[in-house]
Amino acid sequence: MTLDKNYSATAVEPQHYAAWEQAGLFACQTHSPQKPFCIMMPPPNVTGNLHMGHALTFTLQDILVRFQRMQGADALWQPGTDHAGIATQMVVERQLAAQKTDRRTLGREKFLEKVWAWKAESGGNITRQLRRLGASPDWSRERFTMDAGLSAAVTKIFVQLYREKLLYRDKRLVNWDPTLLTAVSDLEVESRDVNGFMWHIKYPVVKDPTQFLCIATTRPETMLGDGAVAVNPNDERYKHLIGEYVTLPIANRKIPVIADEAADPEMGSGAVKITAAHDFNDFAVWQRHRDKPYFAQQQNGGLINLFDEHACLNDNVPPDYRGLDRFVARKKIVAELEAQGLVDKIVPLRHAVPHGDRSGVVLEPRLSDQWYVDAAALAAPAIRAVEEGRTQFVPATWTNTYYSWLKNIQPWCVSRQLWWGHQIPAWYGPDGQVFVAESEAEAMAEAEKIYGKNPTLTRDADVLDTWFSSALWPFSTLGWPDTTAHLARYYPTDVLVTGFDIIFFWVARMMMMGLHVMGDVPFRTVYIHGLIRDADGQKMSKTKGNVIDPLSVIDQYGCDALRLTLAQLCAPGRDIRLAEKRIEGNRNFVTKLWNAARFCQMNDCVWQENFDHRTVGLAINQWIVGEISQCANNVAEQLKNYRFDLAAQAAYAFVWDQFCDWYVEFAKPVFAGADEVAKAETRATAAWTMEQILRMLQPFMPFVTAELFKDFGAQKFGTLMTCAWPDIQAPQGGQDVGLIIKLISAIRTVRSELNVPGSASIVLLVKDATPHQQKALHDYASFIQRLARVASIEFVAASVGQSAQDVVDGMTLMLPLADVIDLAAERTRLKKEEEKCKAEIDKINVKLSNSDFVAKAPPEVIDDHRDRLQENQERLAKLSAAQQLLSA
RNA sequence: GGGUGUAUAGCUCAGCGGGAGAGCACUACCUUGACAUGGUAGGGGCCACAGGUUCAAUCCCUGUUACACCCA
Repeated sequence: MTLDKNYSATAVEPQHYAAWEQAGLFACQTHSPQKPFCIMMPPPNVTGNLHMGHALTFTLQDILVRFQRMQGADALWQPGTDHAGIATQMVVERQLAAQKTDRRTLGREKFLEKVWAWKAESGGNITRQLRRLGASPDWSRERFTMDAGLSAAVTKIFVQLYREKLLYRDKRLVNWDPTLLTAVSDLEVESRDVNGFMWHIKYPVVKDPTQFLCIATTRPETMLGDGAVAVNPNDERYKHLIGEYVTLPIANRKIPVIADEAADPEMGSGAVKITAAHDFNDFAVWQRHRDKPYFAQQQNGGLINLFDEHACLNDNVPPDYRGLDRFVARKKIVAELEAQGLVDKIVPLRHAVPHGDRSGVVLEPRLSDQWYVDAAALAAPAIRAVEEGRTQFVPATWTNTYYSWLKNIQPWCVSRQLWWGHQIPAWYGPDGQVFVAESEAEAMAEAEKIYGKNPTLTRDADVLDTWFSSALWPFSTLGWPDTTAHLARYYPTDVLVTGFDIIFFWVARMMMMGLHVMGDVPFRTVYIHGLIRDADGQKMSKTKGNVIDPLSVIDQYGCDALRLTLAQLCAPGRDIRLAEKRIEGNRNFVTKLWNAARFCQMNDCVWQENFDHRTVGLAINQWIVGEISQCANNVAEQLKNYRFDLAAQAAYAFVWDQFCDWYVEFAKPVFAGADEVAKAETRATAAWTMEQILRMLQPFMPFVTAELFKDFGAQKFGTLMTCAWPDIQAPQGGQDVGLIIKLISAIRTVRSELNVPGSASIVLLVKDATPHQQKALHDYASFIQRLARVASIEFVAASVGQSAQDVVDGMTLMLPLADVIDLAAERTRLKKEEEKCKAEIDKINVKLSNSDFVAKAPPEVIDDHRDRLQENQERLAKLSAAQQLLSA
């Protein structure tokens, strides 16, 4: 049955995908003798939906995996999803809010049931959507970060790190999200520039209240928690006040003036209030001075917490302020200070303010007990591994980003005041002593040594940062802590594909954990791709309304068009501007390929049992075999270098510009001719080439290639996915096809520029052809006649008048067009050609007449220039002769 | 403030120490038995700017400008 005129992606794609999955083609072959190849899929949020960024990253991974399979590797693409603590909990809490309830009313257990229910309901979405993308991971090995096995790994490593003193509980300032009511890590803080003010506030000096020390702050509401005012020890303006006291307005407390380098004389007034419980810098100052008497005698040693968990003022402030929201309090404070005449000035200021990346609210530094990982200790081996090249970044420029973060790393706060996640395996005795253990029973055993029989233990209510569990992903998914065959075979994995936005969050942490727990890097290569943007370079976001939904693109243009587009645009170190036009263009490419196949099919090009591409005799067949051979090697090479753009481009260009534009056109006269031997060989070659094309395109466009493979290889090779990558030994011959293509193009140009109607069949006269060229023109006469619409070809010794002329490889081509020729147009055309030629000659002459060039340039470069000069001079002579003839 | 990257055709981008490329857009012509989601031909570029290295610079180096991103 002949193919339809157009390919119907929507009808075809689901069938193939189901067939692949059912046949188990995605599964790794752990016990095969093949070389293993492993990619860890960055686990998407279990309740998430596929967006264009996913489409990009998973397409690239799928291309690599499919390519590696064809290269004979046993590929494991390990899939799974992430429980995404905060994000998922927020979704469920919103649902509860809609039902006029909340998690605290429900209780932890009931709430977690709700979250699991939501996971069950929506959790399949993302993996279903990945299937629509054609992704081919080993679904039988799908994992979820909260699976029993992975959870056990989390617990085990938590305990291990604790015992190694690489994980500890500490009271420090954390970034507190007052709406989500949890601590977040430094990485989850997004600093945003906002318009604010610098308030300059006068604190009266105690020993002389007519004098004031003026401090500057962007957060006046925190002044109620001041424990001191710091000035720079070298600041002449304030030296006399060091050691004195000022009165804290409103609170009416005496606080000391201290000297500390942290006070920058250039910033604000040069005097800075020290609010140790509410500012990271101030906390550091406090730590330096905490033992001094002037702090010790302060309220709570100078460490005064003002806020409750919602960032409303607590009982440590004057009664009027208690319970107020921080921003309400700010206004009230400023108003009261103004009333007292203590505001020196208010300067508008644009400054960076920390916001929660999930909630978007202003975060508050908050003093609390949290669990920390000693990231600095784990970072050292992670830095070394990259320095020693055991893991390489592609493009290499990301190495610096990785280093810069790891070398300045702070303790990693891993506890979250959430319910959804891995609950921290720590239990507290009646006196608060902590027991970290893999189970309650173990903790109890420990506790009994201290308290005697059956003490009351309370488990830590907090859960771990989601990234703690994702950091273990490369080995926890392979079965760790058990010593599995998978772990032995696939760890370290080969390549991690991800975006740069996640180098800190995930890549670096996987490196730290992998090296510490497994003793080796988690991956040999980290390939970093760009971000997807819209056609104008804007980040895609729901609020901007410029998102392109990959699924609707797939519906509209087919999955293959989307995948090819993403690959084509994926140049190293660059973000991707995705325009729908581009996808449309690649849909057209799919149609083109489809119709090339249709042409083959209509001309009975089917696979031949005895066909041997190495021994084809016809020049066009030798030529196309050589071309596809070169192209397939090139595509493979580019893919090995992660040049998805060049690989896709090369394959695209071959199919369209070589196979469709020339080979198919060459085949037409053969099929129309009477030479049955040539016909048979060309049919077989066309069918074989189609099959090679399908193999080469399979990683990029798995669906349309699979569909076409039904007609071009399935009978012999079964499934395209499991075929080998084209490894083609090219036959000798076919070199003259290049000359013929040039010749045909030249004739077409002349015809077009002189407005010779397509219907006009003309005679081609050729002068100065070498014997070899004559033979080639003779051999290829049928192609030239058909493709250039030439009635006949004659070799002549002298030029003829009334003809359009051009020069190709030293031959003068003449088209006697006495009846149709536009002499003026031809004169203009020749003139233009002549000018181009002259310009070229001039350029080359400038170089060749430079004695330094001749003396110092490599001989082959000089020869090349001389050859080009001669060619152009000959061409110029012939073009000039043609013009004279025309004027004669 | 520190860092990284980018600047090539109208647009989006490759490229490279020695002849400026692709896709899209544009212009003209063409329904020729694979494909109009197509064919043929064509126009269009001080390769951001200023220096330097070199026989030779779009490419390497330095600086400037503009833009983007990351960190503080």
